Amino acid sequence: MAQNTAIKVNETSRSAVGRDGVLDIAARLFREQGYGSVSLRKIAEAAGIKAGSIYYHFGSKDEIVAAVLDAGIRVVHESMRDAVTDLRADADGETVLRAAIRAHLRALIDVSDYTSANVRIFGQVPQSVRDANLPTRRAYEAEWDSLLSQLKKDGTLKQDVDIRRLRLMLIGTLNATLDWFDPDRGSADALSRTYADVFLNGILQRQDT
Amino acid sequence: MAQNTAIKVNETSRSAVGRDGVLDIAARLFREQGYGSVSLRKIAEAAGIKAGSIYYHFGSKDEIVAAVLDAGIRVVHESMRDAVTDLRADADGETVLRAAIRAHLRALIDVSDYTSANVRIFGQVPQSVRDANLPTRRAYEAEWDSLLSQLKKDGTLKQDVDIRRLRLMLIGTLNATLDWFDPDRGSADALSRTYADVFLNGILQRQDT
DNA sequence: ACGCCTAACTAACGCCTGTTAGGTTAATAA
DNA sequence: TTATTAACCTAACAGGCGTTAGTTAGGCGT
Repeated sequence: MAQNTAIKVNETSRSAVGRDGVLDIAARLFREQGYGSVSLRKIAEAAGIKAGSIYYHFGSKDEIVAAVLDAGIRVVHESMRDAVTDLRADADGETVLRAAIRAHLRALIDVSDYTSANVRIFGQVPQSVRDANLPTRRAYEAEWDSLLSQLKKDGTLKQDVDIRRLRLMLIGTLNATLDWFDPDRGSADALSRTYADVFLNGILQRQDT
Repeated sequence: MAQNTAIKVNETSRSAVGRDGVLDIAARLFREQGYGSVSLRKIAEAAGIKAGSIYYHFGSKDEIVAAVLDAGIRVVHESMRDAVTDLRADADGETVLRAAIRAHLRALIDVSDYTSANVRIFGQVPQSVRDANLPTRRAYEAEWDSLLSQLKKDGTLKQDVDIRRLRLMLIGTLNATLDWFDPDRGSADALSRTYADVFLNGILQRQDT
């Protein structure tokens, strides 16, 4: 979804997929099939090159998957931050939280193979690769904690919520969507609205109305 | 956690781990390390036998993992059903839902390597193994749908909730706990209370009190 | 004492994996 | 025209995988 359209040749050879092309394909395969069943030969075949050629662009399989994981977090992080900062300055707390939820879910479902691949395979990759991805993750988590703390301070949220727990619960819920979501049965935006409704107001029928 | 204590020999030979022993160890390793990095040789070594010997008890690796997956759902299903039926007959809807949530989380965290292994590796196993596990899962899902429908009918829940979506969101949230939960930082029961509070009442500060 | 059965063992098989070294092509720069 | 270089290919490697076949050891019922 990134090449094939416009000015084909201006870099070097005629049909070079290049480092970014390999990475795009790796991310897609990881998202679709998980980590364990995607070999370098599968990636190479999907990219139209031979397995050994991948080592021109990357030093190891770990390096590929680490690059995919990092890009996945960066995309959703930017997406979420932009969604919040794009709001009018006088937007209320509820609106801010809804925007953040929607942005995360969009990145996961509609936008990025990198983000969905990250969520899907993070628990399957070697420990060293997970560790390498941690700083990027922590930065994104800090963004959420900062947002939630703000909402707590300004009185939007209940005063007894544990920020860390709430963040883990929120992101956990959003990410779990990947296990069952079917684009044919609904949109990411509609789902994000449901999520926000439940998180903000709960599912209990209320007496007072 | 099942042998090693009492009357050692009463079946056949001296140190037989047996089919159940192999299964217990497989479940534990799958929970700890995921599917891809647990080989038959690893399972065998942990069980104190040789890889080939596993084929006395199982016809294939798929058969092992399928048995683990099925047992995982059965355990959490029974756990959840029992928790609900053990309540007093006049328990209100909120109490019922809280009990179900607690039971699911307990099975996941405190009780069963089988259940946690299921959640952890389901997305990593071959399609055929996933398919074999589906009927068992559907039965558990139906139990939840039945419970939630009841709560909706009796007015405990809002009338506009989509049962299927709510169930997917709930179980997704609970299962996602496995990715980050640390028993040293809190108990499953305390966490289940937080979950129930958020799902039932939401996190928004309310004006009316 | 006998043979049976359970539960293991040994040794090997073909396959797939990540990885490496060295060779080839084609476009660009001098 | 020649040299350079980016991007790929070919062929092979050692190691791990699931799986199989044949064998062995010990407790049990008869």
